[in-house]
Amino acid sequence: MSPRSKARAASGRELEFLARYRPSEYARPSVTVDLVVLTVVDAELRVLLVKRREHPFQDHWALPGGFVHAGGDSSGEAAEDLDAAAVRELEEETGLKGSRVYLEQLHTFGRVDRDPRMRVITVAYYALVRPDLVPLVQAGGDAAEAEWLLVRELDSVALAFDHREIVDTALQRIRNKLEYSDIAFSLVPATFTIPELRLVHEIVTGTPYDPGNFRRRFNRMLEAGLIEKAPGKRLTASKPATVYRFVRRERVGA
Amino acid sequence: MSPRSKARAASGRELEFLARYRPSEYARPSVTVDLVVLTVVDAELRVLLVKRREHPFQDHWALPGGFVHAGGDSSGEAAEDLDAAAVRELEEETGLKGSRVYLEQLHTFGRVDRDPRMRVITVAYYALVRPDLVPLVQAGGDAAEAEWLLVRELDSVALAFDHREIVDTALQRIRNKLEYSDIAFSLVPATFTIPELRLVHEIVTGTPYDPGNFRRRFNRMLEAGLIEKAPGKRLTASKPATVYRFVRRERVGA
DNA sequence: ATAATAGTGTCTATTAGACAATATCCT
DNA sequence: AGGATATTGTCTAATAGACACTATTAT
Repeated sequence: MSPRSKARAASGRELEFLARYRPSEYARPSVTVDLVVLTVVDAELRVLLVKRREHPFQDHWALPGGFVHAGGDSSGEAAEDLDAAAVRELEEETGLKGSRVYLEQLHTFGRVDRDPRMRVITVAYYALVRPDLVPLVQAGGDAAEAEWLLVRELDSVALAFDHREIVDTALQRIRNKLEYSDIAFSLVPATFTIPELRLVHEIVTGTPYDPGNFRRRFNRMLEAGLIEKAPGKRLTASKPATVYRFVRRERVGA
Repeated sequence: MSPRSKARAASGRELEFLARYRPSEYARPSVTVDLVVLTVVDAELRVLLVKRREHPFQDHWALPGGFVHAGGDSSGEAAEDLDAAAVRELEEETGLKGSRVYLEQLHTFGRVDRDPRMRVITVAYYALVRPDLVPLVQAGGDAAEAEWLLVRELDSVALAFDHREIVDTALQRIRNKLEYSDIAFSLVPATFTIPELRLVHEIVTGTPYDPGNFRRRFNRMLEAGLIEKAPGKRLTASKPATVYRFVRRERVGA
């Protein structure tokens, strides 16, 4: 990532210009952030959805999300960056601290008729939540009914707006990224075994992995120092696997 | 890509609701699209920039771009999708038909202070232009001065807003994507030789490629049917290379 | 002892990379 | 003929995948 360029100090003539400036005559669309919050619990890939109470799409499942605070309006909310808006919505709708999940901008969706009320452009993010944090999710929840639906069964559910398309885009992204990045560690508890990690891969991609070969791939990360052994054992019906711990965690932005 | 879900027909009660609906009290940010238009000419990676005539950042180089038409305003412009806005801006600022270049959404930038006038969120796209189309670029140009600057020399140029960050993000993306996709064919004329294609890779990534090994990689695509031999030869001081042609071209969206 | 799963080893095929050797074309 | 570059070939190392084998734990 390149460092963000700092805001410039305005010069004399420029300040003069800015004082006279009036916003354009173009109508401005509303801008929202929507979140595809994913987790793997009980060997199932799940996505967090909220039931809409109002039209349009009343009683449909929808992605959690909300307006980006643009600042300078009657709501009294300060302006916020997109990433900040995503983190705020995540915390408001799930109670999860942004620092505890993997959060990344996904894609921006702006089809003209995606919202029948008005022009809404949404910046979609996806979040990966470790299963051990899932029980905390109720807490901060909005009044709205929220539920982890099985991604596998999404075909039989009508999602609001273009949210199905957004979910599909997120799935593509994580399935792809699973193979060359370390996002899998964001879908597993703080400590984990290799078979557990393998299971996450299998569930997300929907294909089985050879245990031996998977282990070898994993070992290369171990040697690279991304992972270290951790104390503890699993309760199991047979030989328990070694427990590991990922060294770094968390992230925001792209 | 998943097919876009069609707009739903609204039901009776929903229509009633929509009729009563009033947009939210939140201030709406302006939304723009900005384009990172790249090409390779004379063995140099270049980006198309326009010189700003007005404050802020007067006389600075900036990415071509403009407002997304949201519809329903006094400008009389119809609402348009994001991709459509990108294509329109491309055509307005360069004269290039969207169907003739590779165009893909890059990332959305929304730092609060990225524009000192007001809150502006920009959806950035990048475009790859074949060198044989570059001479056509003047044509549709705006009044603004436009120029292909060398990416290599961008450090000595102060770009407007956060446009440097956007360019850097685009460069990262294409350097990465060059290795596993076929975007290189969008930076080369309709017919090309393997050494020409190799040169594009070398210029974009900044590293030399072994001719023999590169050829082998290329041959796999040939066998996959992505490429076919084409008639014609190059004028050269030594043995001329075989000329090929890419089978498909163009694209819009992500 | 046995079942079950963790963990190791082996073999093959594919691919990237370094580098040498040959072929073909221009002047 | 000579120079230059295209094109082919060879060798090595790294990696993925299929699959057999051994080790360790719970019951």
